[in-house]
Amino acid sequence: MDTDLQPTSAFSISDVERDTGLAKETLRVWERRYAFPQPQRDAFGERSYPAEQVQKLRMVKRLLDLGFRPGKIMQHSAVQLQQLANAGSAAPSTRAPQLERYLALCRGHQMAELGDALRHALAVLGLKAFTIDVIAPLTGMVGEAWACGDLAIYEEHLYSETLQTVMRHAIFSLPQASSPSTRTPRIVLSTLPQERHGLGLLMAEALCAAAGAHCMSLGVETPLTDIVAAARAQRADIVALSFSSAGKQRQTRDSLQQLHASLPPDIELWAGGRSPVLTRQPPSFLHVLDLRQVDESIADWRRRHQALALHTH
Amino acid sequence: MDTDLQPTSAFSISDVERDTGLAKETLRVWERRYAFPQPQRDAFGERSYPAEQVQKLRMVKRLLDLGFRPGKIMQHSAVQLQQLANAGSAAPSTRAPQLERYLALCRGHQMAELGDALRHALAVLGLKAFTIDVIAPLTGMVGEAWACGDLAIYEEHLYSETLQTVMRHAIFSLPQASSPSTRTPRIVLSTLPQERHGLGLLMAEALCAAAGAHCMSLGVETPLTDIVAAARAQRADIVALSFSSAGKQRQTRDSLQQLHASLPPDIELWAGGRSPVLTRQPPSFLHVLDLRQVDESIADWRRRHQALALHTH
DNA sequence: TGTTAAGTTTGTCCTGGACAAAACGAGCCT
DNA sequence: AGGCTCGTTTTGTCCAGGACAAACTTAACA
Repeated sequence: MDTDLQPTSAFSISDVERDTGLAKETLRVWERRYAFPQPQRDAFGERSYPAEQVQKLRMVKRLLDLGFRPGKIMQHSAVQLQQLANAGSAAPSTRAPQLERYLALCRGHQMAELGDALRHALAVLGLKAFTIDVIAPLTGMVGEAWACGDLAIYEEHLYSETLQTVMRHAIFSLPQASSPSTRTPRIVLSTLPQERHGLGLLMAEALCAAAGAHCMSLGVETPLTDIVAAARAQRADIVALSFSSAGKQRQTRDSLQQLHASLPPDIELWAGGRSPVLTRQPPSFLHVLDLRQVDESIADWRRRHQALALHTH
Repeated sequence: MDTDLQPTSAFSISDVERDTGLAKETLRVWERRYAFPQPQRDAFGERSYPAEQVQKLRMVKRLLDLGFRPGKIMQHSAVQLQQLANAGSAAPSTRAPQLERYLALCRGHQMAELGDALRHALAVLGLKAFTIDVIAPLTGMVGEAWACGDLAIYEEHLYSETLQTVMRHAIFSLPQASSPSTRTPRIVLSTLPQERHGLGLLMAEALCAAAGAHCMSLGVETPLTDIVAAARAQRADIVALSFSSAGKQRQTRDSLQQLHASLPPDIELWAGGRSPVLTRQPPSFLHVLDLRQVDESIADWRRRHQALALHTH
């Protein structure tokens, strides 16, 4: 009765750019080179992408982020792409059943229940283990499910909102042994201008704050000059950046180089997340961290700087 | 010694698109038509925008959102644009001194103090008055200060982060008289795909939640089909959308029309915020709300539906 | 005074060409 | 074999200039 008109609806090139993150120019040049996507034309000759093609584009994007190249995969069917994506990731059965339960709550839109379950896990595990063993893998699973079309965008949005509530609350209510101004090190967190994903940042903030550092998060997409300005104004000891899979390598490398050059030399540059730049050949000045190492790295920073402070005394 | 190279640094057209929100194609066509901006060319003939031009573009964007037209203002100098912008807004002296104090904390990067001050105000005023009389005008002032170049982007980011912590915490810890599943009405909140500002959404959520509604926020930029899917899956009574100043009118109107057509007829469509679409001639099916009216509108919804429930009994 | 019609402004789309950075792969040296 | 350099191919982004519909403004008219 109320079967909506959406399934057959078509998307403009702007819509597709927004929904997939692929630039208009890229979409056009792909069409020219690979004969995919092949949108229809509307009454006025403008591209009109059917929903299936948009879905396939999402999967292509996902595979590109995983390291595949356009020329190799563009011709494959949606099903084949699906298999490629699955081949790279662990089979559901091998994953923690607890995490599957959370994912099931997402699928069932039971966000209140999900929030409660997560808060329960947080209370049992503590913020550090909760972040590393629950939130990080769960967020990965949600992203994967979304890319496969297993999870609607709005379900991912709901997950993100629920998680933000839990995480921000946890960070805020951390017991603060000493006054905020004496906590060390002072860490400014953000993402580079290209990076819009904020959950990784939130995880990093949680771990840093749990380790007793003084965190100042700038949120996502802070221009380089502003990261530098913030680090200076806040007298930061460390600038920590979060990366998700995507992002042009060249620009990222340049940005890091420029940051390193612009920051006072005594401010360290830390980075975490999934980016080819971090794994391939990270610049020497960059401290690349796994979430698990945050704790230890902060302790190490304190050791180094305590020694220094004693020396100068 | 560490005077950085930024002040004289130049931005690529992609950088400018990201920083100003103006599409690459718009920037190029403006250059062609109005002789502004007039970027230099780098070694390889590509546009290279000096920082001053980017700043002026930000102010132009701001004025466009206020209803000015490109052809009229593009030729003015940055100073003249500044005056135009100031003319439209209240002079600082006429504004509440308390809000000025918060803004001063932003300028001084004293985010911990700002957070404490806001939490204090929240406790004194209650969530409703706090949102309407403090957060809404303060957020407007921060946006204005940013557009004028009075506030750095990172200072706005810090404000946004601090505010999110305060607001999400407040929303989460609202006393819940009845069980979540029996609270009414059920409201799905989001913004249209073009709209990336989330603070307005958070304010709306706060007011709805304070009025005892069951809020499910999808965050920003949810595709239309997903808003519809979410509203159905959540058995929502109301879909509430938040708008900030910007956004193409045409697309907004179309989106609203499409939403109205796709949603089951018993789900109401509410909208709030600053958008020409809402003030000019809102579609008949759209309930346009000021923040102050949220409370009353929800009460009204309850009256209408209580009557209905009695009837059907 | 209010409403319709003609004119102007403005954002977005199009095509097709170009090129540098990244990724790949062949050959060479240790 | 493993690590290195150096051509070759792939790929994303930029450019120019033309076109047009929607939004806005102004003029005409009841």
